Order: sequence, then structure tokens, then C-alpha cells
Amino acid sequence: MSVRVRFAPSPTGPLHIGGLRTALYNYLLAKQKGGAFVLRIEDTDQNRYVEGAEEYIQQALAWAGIPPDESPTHPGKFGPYRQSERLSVYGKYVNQLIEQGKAYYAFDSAEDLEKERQKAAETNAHFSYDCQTRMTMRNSLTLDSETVAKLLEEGASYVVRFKMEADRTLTIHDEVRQNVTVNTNTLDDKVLFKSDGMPTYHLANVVDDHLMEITDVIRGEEWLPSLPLHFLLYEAFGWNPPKFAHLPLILKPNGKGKLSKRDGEAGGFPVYPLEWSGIKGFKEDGYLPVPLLNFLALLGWSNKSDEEVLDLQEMIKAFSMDGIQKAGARFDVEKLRWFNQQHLQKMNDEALLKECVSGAPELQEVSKEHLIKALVLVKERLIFPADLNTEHGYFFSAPTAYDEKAVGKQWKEETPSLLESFMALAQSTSFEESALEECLKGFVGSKEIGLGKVMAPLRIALVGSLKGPSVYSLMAFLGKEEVVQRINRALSQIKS
RNA sequence: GGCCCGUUCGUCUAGGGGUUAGGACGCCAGGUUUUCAUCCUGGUAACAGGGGUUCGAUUCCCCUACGGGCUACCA
Repeated sequence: MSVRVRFAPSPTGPLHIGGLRTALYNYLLAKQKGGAFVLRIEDTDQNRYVEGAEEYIQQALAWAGIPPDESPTHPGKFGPYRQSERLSVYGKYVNQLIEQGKAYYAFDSAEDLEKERQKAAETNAHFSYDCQTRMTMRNSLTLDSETVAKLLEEGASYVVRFKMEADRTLTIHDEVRQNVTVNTNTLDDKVLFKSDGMPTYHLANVVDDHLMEITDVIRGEEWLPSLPLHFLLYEAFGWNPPKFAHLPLILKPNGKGKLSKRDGEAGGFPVYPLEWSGIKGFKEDGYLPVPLLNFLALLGWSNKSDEEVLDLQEMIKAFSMDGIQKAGARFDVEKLRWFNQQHLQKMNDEALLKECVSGAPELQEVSKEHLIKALVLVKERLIFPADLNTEHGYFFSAPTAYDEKAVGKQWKEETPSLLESFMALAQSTSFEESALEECLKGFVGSKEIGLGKVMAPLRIALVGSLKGPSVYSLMAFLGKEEVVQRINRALSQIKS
């Protein structure tokens, strides 16, 4: 049987980093096994539906480079892929459970339940609709069948609850944590069908996974508590359950709880792949999809070989369920930056340049040959593509300010005259690296002064501070005219 | 509170009854670059605590502590 996995978000907001990782692990397994990666939209809660969220999820997966094989917009033969469009399939399964006595109608109102909860709270207890309490409530187990029939006929509001069996110890296998053990006495009678006629997540999820022939359910650890329920549902239907894998959560940088939108704001890093209602995503912040995926892959999973910098194909090849960590992993933006830098280095110049220019309209004016020259000079120090224009803007525009510290230390009384005479000499030199180096070295040699006496001020004049590639290559890049202009400008603006 | 899951350097992790407990990020130092960054070399730094089992536990078992998740007619 071929592997079929699914990513099943509910469209209640943008896809976040944890969801993207869950999608990635599903994708990696599917591609490794030659199976299918399914996107199913779990929109059974009309109240929480957010406009645009589904499109966002699709766009985010597309941007990341892990598009689904089957989805609402690219359906396979297991559609529809939105639960709201599958409503007709669920009723029959609930009825089946009711007929078999495995589920029942419950007529308790929201107020009734709230009352019970408050009553329990008085004694510091917690109300649970379960095998202990169900016989004290208003349901088809406590009401006689005539009353039940009448209520249903009258159109009374009801839900369908799963009749959790009592005192059975379940040991369920999970691909990540091996065995999960729980006694059914601690489980409650979960609602399967809501009074609005929609199934709950639990019912729809199990039915759809079965109908869509899902073989491996890979989802976040927040679902671990409902694993027994789902397992029992498969049993009640007489279906073989899929394999389950519950992924550890991505935690805040300080480890205190799940990573949230707020943490990104506080820590100055994104948590969404793409921009969402004004909040910048990883894309907008200059992170490339592959390094992001690479970072996410290694956050909670470890490669058997020590290789850490992997492209998508390598991730697919190396992925393995038994490398998945059990404990939550903290989000570490520093390591993500490193991955971005590493992958930038592996890109060819043309592709990287495209990224560099895409967010910088002012660079559109510069010729491609010129841009490539600049890129090559600083490529290995780029963390983000935009750095070419921001960190290294001196390639394309003269400095407007001069670093005070650098000036204070390197701009001496004799500096202006030295620069002037050096430039007079350099005028007759061809502006090529080796010639310029020869020229400058010859100049300081003739003056019997240290190289730094000229080189440092020269750099300040060209860059504005003491950074950047070698002055020779920088001068060669800028050309004679521009170099002269920048030096004159510095001479007029900097007071020694 | 209850239930479930977890705990190796600051962080992500490898390992596994006897190891100098390995790697990566970060940090620090040296080298290269007469700059900065990159890069190279080196360094810092960990088995939560207590009981067992054992000739020997970081590794197996139990307890405690701590952390996380869930506890809705949300997913």
C-alpha cells in the first residue's frame, strides 16, 4: 500500500512556523516513499473561519516549495478536500455508531453544562461528561425512547456523544514515543456531532483519514491527548487505524510555552511564512524557503549523518521517523540566520543576484555585470539577499556620513595631503586591482610611511567606515571617476 | 487540580551499561585579510536530583523536581 499523508489545518488564521514544520515532515515522508501529500481543510467550525486563511496556507506551502499533491484546488480522487463540502458523508457514520450503541444523543443545553461545571468548581473539582456522570444528564441513555423520539421529531437541539467505555487500559503505539498508555476512565464522552449539524474535528478527522486512505498521521503533540479517542473511533467503525506520529512542539526561545505571534514581535523575528495582515513573514524578512525548511527539519529531528546543511532532495532522502525528538525544541533565530547564510553560499551567482535585486528597486538601474562584480566581492558575508544593498550599499552610492570613531583614529593631519598626492599618482594608473595595489605600495614606499596611513583613510572615503572588501578591488569596482569624487567629497567634509 | 508526554553543553542534538560523552549554532581566543565580515584552527560548556538493579550507570527501573501539552457543541 502506498503511503498517503495529510496536512489538515483549519483555516482560522495564517499558517505558522509549527504548522509549516508539520507540513514539511508530512511532505518529506510522502516524497521519500513515493506517496501522496494531501492538503485537507478542516473548516467544521464556522465561527472561527477566517477569510483568506485557506488561500494563505496554499500560498505558503507553494512558496516553501512543498505543495500538496491533492488539495481543494488540485483535487485527486478522494475529494472534496474541504470538510465543509463533505458534510453529507459524516451523518451516516454517526448513525452507525448510535445504532450500535457506541454513541448517543445528548440534549443538555449549554446552560445545563455550565451549571454542572460551576457546581463542580465549588468543590474544586472538574466536571466531565463521562461514564461517571452521563447517567445523570439529559440524553438518550437516561430518557426513555419515546421521549427521545419526540424530542428529535420536534427538532430539539442535540449533540451526539461518543459513549466512552469504562475501565479499559489502552496502550497505543506512536512512532515518536513508542507506547502511550491511558485508562479510559480518565476520558470523557466527546461530542462527535454538534448541534449546528457539523461534525467535530474528532469525527470528521477519523472518517476522512479513513476515506482518504491516509496511512500515516503526522501531527503536532497537542493532539496526543485525543489519540485514545481517535483510536477507539477506528475500533468502533471496525477500521484499521493509520500509524500515528506526534511531533514535539516548537517552543518560545525561553522555552516557556508554545511559540506564538507575540514571541516573534518581541524577539524581532517572523513566525509566519508570508506576510499576514501587516505582519512580515519569513519571506519578507529575507529568509529563503530552503534554509527555512532546513532549519525546521533539524528542529526536532536529527540526521543520522552529521550533515546539517541540506537541500530539499537531501532532506527527503535523509528523513526518518526514528530521528524525531520527543521533547519540544526552542526556536533559535541565530541558527536560522546561519542556515540562510549557508544556503546563500551554495547558490549560483545569477540566482542569488535575482534574490538580491528583487526587493531593491534602486538596483534595477545598475547593470547586471556590475552587480555580479559587487556580489562576488561580498557574497560569502551575506546573510540575507538584501544585505547586498543595505550592508554593502557603498558599492552603489557614495557614503553620506563617515564613522566618527574610524575618522578619529585614522584621519590624521597629514591625511588630506597624502590622499591628494596618492590620487595624483593613481590618475595615471589603470584601475585594476593589481595595478592599484602596486601603485599604493609604491607610493607609501616612496614616502616611507606605513600602508595603513593611506589605506585606512582611503577606505573611509570610499565606504564611510572601516569595513568592506579590499580597497583595491573596491577601487577597481567603483572606477576612477567615482573614486576621485568620493575622495574629494571626504576631503571637503572631514575636518582633520 | 486531573490526565498524558517529556528532561544530554546557553540553544539544536549524537550516543548509549565500562566513551577523553561527539557534532552544529552562539560565545571566547589565535591565524588569514594591514579594515570589517567570511574562512581556518583551537577553546569554553551538558547527562535535573534521590533511590534502586549491577562488578560498573549518563544509559535500565522507581520516586521527586522541573518543563510542556490537553482538560469546549475549537481545531
